[in-house]
Amino acid sequence: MLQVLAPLELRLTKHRRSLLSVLENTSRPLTVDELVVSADVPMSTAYRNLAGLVDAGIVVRVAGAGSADRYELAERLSQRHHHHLVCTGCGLVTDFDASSQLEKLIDVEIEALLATSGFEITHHVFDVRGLCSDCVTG
Amino acid sequence: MLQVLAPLELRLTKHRRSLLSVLENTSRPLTVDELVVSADVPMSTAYRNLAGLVDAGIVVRVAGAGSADRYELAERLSQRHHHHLVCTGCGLVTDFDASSQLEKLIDVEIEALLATSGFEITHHVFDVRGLCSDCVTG
DNA sequence: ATCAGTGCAAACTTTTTGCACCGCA
DNA sequence: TGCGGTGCAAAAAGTTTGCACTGAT
Repeated sequence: MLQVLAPLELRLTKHRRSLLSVLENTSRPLTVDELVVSADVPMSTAYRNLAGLVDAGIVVRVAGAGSADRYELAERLSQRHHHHLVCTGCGLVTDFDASSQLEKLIDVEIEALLATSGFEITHHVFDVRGLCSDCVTG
Repeated sequence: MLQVLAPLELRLTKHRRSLLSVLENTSRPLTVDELVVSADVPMSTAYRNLAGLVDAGIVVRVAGAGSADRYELAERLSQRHHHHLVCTGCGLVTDFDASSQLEKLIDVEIEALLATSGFEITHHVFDVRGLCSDCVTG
């Protein structure tokens, strides 16, 4: 992990190590609240570190279904392209994989957009929304 | 529009009319700030009306790329299924259409998820992210 | 006339920042 | 040892809510 941080002027501090460790060992995007508890890091430090890691492309900020945003490791580090199944009831986010056929078609679509939109496209988001089983029954 | 609101215990008030009118005449999701200015409605009223309209399925809340959430007419009212091209620099959101081939494949994918996830799926989000031309050059 | 809607201000939640001190490279 | 990181507390930013008043049905 140091080899990722060093070239970016980001020191490998205790807190940074802790945040990254928590993010590495989870299978879904976490809220700052969850991170603060799991990584045992003060709020302000968590926000500041996360902002730095996002700028560095190491962590991705996932816009929340509800109020609070969530964070997860960037795909180039987690080695795993995936998508999100978001519960619009409680904000729970779970990862899932799409078929390679769909991924290929999405790539084609993005190529077309690149040409027409004037945007410099960095990535795509394919999320599915609904109610998790708890929210359906509850 | 009244015929949409009446069955839902939502009165067609001046503000509601104004908000819906603004939403009908725009091609992208708007922030509450933008809505308050365009529709000339007080903040609290805007939030309360939007919450009601979202509950009623008339309006959709689009999780913000940055901080502020955005709102747009639900697709069953705008008559137009579409996707979002989001600028991660300034938060600008533009609508675009995907190929019908991609849409079909997405439907198949969602069918599969329905069966395996335990989620009650309501809709999908296929967003593309990047920097708009202003943010690239600026 | 009734009950949803309104508008202000105050409260809340989430995120950002100022400042003095600390510790990694 | 210098500069990035830290931690508290205060401030922004975005959203929600209490309450007394108004207006659509």
